[in-house]
Parts: sequence; C-alpha cells; structure tokens
Amino acid sequence: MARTAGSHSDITGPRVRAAALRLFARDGFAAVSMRAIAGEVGVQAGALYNYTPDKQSLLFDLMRGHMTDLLAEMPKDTTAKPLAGLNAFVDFHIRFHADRPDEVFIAYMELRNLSPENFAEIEVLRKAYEDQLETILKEGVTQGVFEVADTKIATLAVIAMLTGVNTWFRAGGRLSLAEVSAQYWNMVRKAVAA
Amino acid sequence: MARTAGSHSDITGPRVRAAALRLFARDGFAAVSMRAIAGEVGVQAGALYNYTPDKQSLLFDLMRGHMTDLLAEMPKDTTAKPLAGLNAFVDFHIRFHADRPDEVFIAYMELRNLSPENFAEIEVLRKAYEDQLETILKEGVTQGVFEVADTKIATLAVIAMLTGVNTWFRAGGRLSLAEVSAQYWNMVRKAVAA
DNA sequence: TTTGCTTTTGAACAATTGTTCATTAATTTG
DNA sequence: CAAATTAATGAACAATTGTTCAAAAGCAAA
Repeated sequence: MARTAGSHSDITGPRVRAAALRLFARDGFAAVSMRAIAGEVGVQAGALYNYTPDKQSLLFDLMRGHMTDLLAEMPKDTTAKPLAGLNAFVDFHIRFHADRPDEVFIAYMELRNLSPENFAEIEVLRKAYEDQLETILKEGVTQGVFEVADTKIATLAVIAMLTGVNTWFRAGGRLSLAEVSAQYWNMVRKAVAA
Repeated sequence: MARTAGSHSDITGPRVRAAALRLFARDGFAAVSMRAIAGEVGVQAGALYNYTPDKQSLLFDLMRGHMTDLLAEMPKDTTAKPLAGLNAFVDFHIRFHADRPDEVFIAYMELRNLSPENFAEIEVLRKAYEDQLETILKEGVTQGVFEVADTKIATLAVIAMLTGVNTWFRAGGRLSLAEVSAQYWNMVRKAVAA
C-alpha cells in the first residue's frame, strides 16, 4: 500500500520541517534519525527525500530561515535615538526569541553540525544581527548617553544576557513577557549607562 | 597481540577521560563514538570498558567533576560585603570558565544527553551555584546597595552574560583576562546598582 | 476510462553504533 | 623463575544509520 489515503503533497513539506524542528530541538540533530522524523509525519523515511536533499539541508534550512526572519523583523529605525533604539532592540529580542524557543535552541546548539559552508553562511547572518546592536551602542557612546569600554564586548554581553531568557522563560509562568522585557531593559539600560 | 608495549594502566584512565572531554566538546556527545575515543587514546574500543561502565557514565563523570570543582573553588566568604562579594563572583566565574572551555561547553551543551537521574544530579549542583550568587544579590538589595526587581532573574541574567564570554574569549587574543574581567565587572556592577 | 504525473512505499545497501567476551600478553608478586 | 593479576586485543553481536530506487498507488486532466 503506497500513499495512505488523506495525505497531501502540499502539506507534507511543511510537516517535515515542523517535525524536524521539534525533534532537533528536543533530542539534538545527531540523535534524531530520518526515520524518527518520518514517523512523526506519518510517512516512510524514503518519502522525506522528496522534500530535502539530505538531513544536513533540513537543519540548515531551519537555521537560515530563523536567522533571516530575525533580520527581517528586527527594528531598524536608524533615526531613533540610542536609548530608544536600545530599548526597542531589547524588547524585540526578548519577544522574538520567546516566540520561537525551538528555533532559538537549534540556532545556538546545532551550529557545529553544520557543514563548513553552511556554518559560514549562518555566521554572516548572526554577525549582521550583532552589528545592528553594536551600531546603536557606538552611537550612544559618541553622544555620551552610553559609557562602555568596548562596544564589541558590550554587544556580546547584552545578547548573551538576553538570549539566556530562553533557558528559563515559559509562557504562562510566573512572569509575563512584558514584565520580563521591562526587567531586562532596566538591567541593560543601567549596564551601559553613562 | 594484546597490550601494546609501553602502555600503562595507571595512565590510561585519565587519558580516556581527557580524550572524551576533547572529542565531546569538539563534536558533541552523540557524534563521538567509543571507537573514536579509543583511537585518540591509542587503544581498541573494548579497552575503554575497563575505565567506564558505559558511554553515558563517561559524560556524566566529566560533567559532575566540572560542577563539583566549580562549587569547591568558588568564593564563599559569607562575611564579605555584597559589592565585594559580587566582584569576587564575577572575577571567579570568568577566570574559572576561561580556564576550562571544553568542560564548560559540555556542561552547557550536553545536558540533554544525560539520563534523567544523572540530569537531576547535575541540576542540583548548578542550582547550588546559582543560589550563591542570588544570596549575594539578595543581601545587597536588603542593604540598599543593589536595586533589582527580581533577584532570581538578575541571577540568571548575570550568569548568562558571564558565561557568554566563553563563546568568544581565547587566551592570547586582543584582551587579557584581567581586562575582560574588569569590563564585565563594570557592566554587572552598574546593572544591579541602586 | 485511460494517460500521465506526483508521491509514497518498502526493501535494500554498506557503514557504523555501543557493548560483550574469550583469548592473549604484559606486569606484578612471591 | 613461576604464579597470579591486570589490561588489552580483536572478533562478534544485534541494532540502527542516511540514502537510493524500482515498483506501486493515488490524483488530475483528457
């Protein structure tokens, strides 16, 4: 019996990516077999190859999609004042990441499972994101609103601090996203203040 | 031919752990085979089982060793003033982690590859470490030296920020450890300041 | 209904996995 | 030197891996 009744080609592709996303985040890329992904979709392993050339591409596509979404949606008001720009960045980062725990987890944990070429491509995107924040910090230092010894380090420190939210935040928990965002904004604001 | 000339039982054990540490950090637990570890040591795979009951225990022993070292070496002067205590914590965290990049990487990346019982044991140790920092922050808030909305969140935020150093810091790079420590101390100090 | 296209199956592949164990060799003890 | 102990080999195991592909089955248009 080939092709189970009720299956549609148009939706199998997205379901493959969704299953891969979920399983990669839960068990890790190396620990997830193509058969496990297929099982989640309700299909045999061979069928996955209609939607991805190989397992590596499945991972890469998920990560690239996440990073391009991140860059596309991030605030980019270059006319904003540094303080307002930083506030917008912090709030965006926390909310965007809280919305996509699986994508974020994969993006940070599975970098080493990318082929060198794919890794390089993701790194470019990550760097672009970091650069946006550093630009804000630099401008703030120039204007005298911020005071940090090294904007590159401050950039990495802020991002690390904000991304750490994903290790503990769960929607519906003790704190709302608005409260979390407000508290982190307070800490970031003070950390870089003049 | 069993037992290659020149091999000594007393040193094989440590070499097994060292090889596992290096390879787990480089390629990830799931991607490292017992044969790869054995090859690094210069021995056949079967010989590893003289030093570990299984692959999982190898991972767990490395992580537990790292966490107990962390707890044993961390500053614990309960009489210190909050500001001095926080400074000592920041400096210790950065230096301890910079000294052990492989252990740190494994401790943060391979948690999900622990069996549930082993995971629980590691979590207790991690929690104990976090609690030490939170105690300092709480005391500072009580004394009015610090001002944070939620000491639990501030604890996690500080640790995330500090641990982020390991993603970019390399000994012998642009900045010395002392400079890095000083810069992070400045940011942490300001972030929690009253 | 028939033709043609798309999608899935299911078996097959060579390689690799963690682990076990009888055998053998090296070392230590007497 | 001989006996006892420790440590390593190397082959074997059942299971699982990513991937391929001919065959079958579903669907759409004629």
